[in-house]
Amino acid sequence: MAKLSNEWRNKAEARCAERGARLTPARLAAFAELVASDQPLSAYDLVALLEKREDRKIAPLTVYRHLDFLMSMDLVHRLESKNSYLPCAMGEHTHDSQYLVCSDCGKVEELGSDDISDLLSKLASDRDFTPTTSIVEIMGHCAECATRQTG
Amino acid sequence: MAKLSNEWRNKAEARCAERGARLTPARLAAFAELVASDQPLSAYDLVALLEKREDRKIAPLTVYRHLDFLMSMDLVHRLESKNSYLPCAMGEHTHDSQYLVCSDCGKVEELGSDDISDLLSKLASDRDFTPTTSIVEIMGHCAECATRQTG
DNA sequence: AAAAAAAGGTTAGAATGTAACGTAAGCAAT
DNA sequence: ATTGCTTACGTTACATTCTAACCTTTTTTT
Repeated sequence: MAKLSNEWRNKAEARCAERGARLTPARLAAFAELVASDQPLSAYDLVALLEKREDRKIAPLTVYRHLDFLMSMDLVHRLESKNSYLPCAMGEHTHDSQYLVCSDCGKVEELGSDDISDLLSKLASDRDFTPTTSIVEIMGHCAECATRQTG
Repeated sequence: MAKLSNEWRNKAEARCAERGARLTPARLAAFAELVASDQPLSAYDLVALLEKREDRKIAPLTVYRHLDFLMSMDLVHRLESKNSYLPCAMGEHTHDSQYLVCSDCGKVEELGSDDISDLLSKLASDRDFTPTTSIVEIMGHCAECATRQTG
């Protein structure tokens, strides 16, 4: 399995324990791979990494199920604009999926802004809408890439 | 071509004219089909509708190009969470893609909130991030579906 | 009319995601 | 421990979504 710090492992185990869900070795391995990557991974990226790591064939569906599980635990978010997946970088409490996505280098930064969440909740309830989940993705240029271009 | 009110037609023509882009019959037909639908359409839904309407085969790529064009004109938005497309319901000025999406009936409502846009811009610039576009999608239950379930 | 640019058509294939069904592993209550 | 239930995993095949490469047609510009 990919190297996984105790911090990440504890977070995953605690989250699953408190929800009475089973963090199986296969699920943990998928999570570890996502944590080890410095970029969001597509489902098929993850298949390839796991196959290489475990030296055996793994069906995409298997990985999709692990991803679905990890997302249901709010341990992993799906980046809709890139069809890819990444571990949730925020602390203990769960939260909405909110990201800055650099169109140049692909780097992703999580926001975790309660201001956004609160505003979205308010706007939804203004329209008699009961929100369950939400996604916020801001595309653009990160500081490094913007600097590199303008000189 | 699907029925298209003068209001929608004028909006499309004006937007393209002010940007020096060509609103060809095929592009307008795709737009009309999206406007005529009461639901977001997948690209292949749109292919099927256009094929039926025009009684000929249309390649998916053709439709994707029309969609890309219409999105570049900010006449159509892509609903990332559903891999589907819908006409922008807002007025003259362009704006970010912000939607309430009912998980039960699939109905979609556009927000067009400047408060959200302003907040996202602020949070981005706080992190030295230069935004170009953004998407906000709130999943949940619309008033009708929530009422139906709770009685 | 000739050249350049934009749009559209055709074929094929890549990337992403799911259905259907069976097997194996963990858990509960005798 | 054994039976029965639920959950997780595996396998095959397929469905959906999107794009590359290349060429033809149409439109615009000169």
